Amino acid sequence: MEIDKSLISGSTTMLLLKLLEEKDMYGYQMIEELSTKSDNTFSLKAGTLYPLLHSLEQQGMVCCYESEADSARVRKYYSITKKGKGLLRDKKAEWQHFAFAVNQVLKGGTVHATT
Amino acid sequence: MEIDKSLISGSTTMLLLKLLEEKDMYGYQMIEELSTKSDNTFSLKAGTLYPLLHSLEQQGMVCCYESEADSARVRKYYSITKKGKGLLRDKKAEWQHFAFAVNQVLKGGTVHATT
DNA sequence: TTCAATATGTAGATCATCTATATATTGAAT
DNA sequence: ATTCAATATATAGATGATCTACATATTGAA
Repeated sequence: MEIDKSLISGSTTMLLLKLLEEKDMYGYQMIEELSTKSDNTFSLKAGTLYPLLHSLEQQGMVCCYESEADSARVRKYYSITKKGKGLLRDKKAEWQHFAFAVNQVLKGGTVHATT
Repeated sequence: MEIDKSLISGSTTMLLLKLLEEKDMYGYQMIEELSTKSDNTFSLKAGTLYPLLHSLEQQGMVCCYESEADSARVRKYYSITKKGKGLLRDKKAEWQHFAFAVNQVLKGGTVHATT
C-alpha cells in the first residue's frame, strides 16, 4: 500500500533516532533498514534524509564520524547522543499519545462526561 | 501534552469523515467534538477546518445544507456521502498500515529474512 | 568500458498545517 | 442600552516537513 507522505510527516526524526539507538549507521543504510523493518512502508528519500541528519547533528542529537570499517569506502557513521536519546523518549511518548487519540476517535461512539 | 502539528498532518480528513459518519455536523461543532473525543489532543483551527470542508465538498465527499434546527441561528451542516464513506474506509486502512509500521520499527530488534 | 547500485549532497516544489485577520450573531453581565 | 466573550464562518499568507530533480563520485559486475 502507498502511504500518504503527510501521514509520515513528523515521525521521521523519531524513527531515525530509534534506528541509531540500536546501532551506529550511515545514511544510506538507514534508508534501507527503515524500508526493511517497515515492510517497505517507509521509503525515505535521500533528499529528505541527509538534510535531516545534518540538522540533528547541529542540534547535538547525533554525532558523526568517518569510518571505512568492512569496506574500502569511507562512510559517514552516525551515533545517537545522550541528548538524542532524550528526544527519542519524548517523541515516542508523543507518538503513543497521538496514536491513542486517533484510535479513540476512530472507535466512535459518544464520550461520557467525566465531571 | 502538546502534539507536533506535523504528526497530525494527513489524519485530519480521516477524522472529520469519521465524525460525519456518526452524525451530520456543522463546522464549529466538529472542532469541539474532535477536541472532546481526543481528550484535547486535537484542537483543529478554524483556518484549517473550513478550507478543508470546502475542498471535501468540491470532491463530493461531503455535502452541505443550511439549517436552523435547535437554534435561532442558521448553521451549515455537513453530511458524508457514499463516496466519502469509501474514502474513509481507505484512509482508515492506510492509517492502520502506517501505525503498524511505526510500531514495528519502535519495537526494535532485527528483522528476519522471509526468503 | 559501460552500467546499475551504492553513497552523499543541495535547491526548489509541494502541500497540509498554522497564525492572523475579517465579519457577524448570540447571550450574559454591567 | 452597551459591552464583551463565545459562537460561527471565511480567506490570505506563513511555516515546515516532505518530495522531486539534479549533481557528484565510488564500487563491482557484465
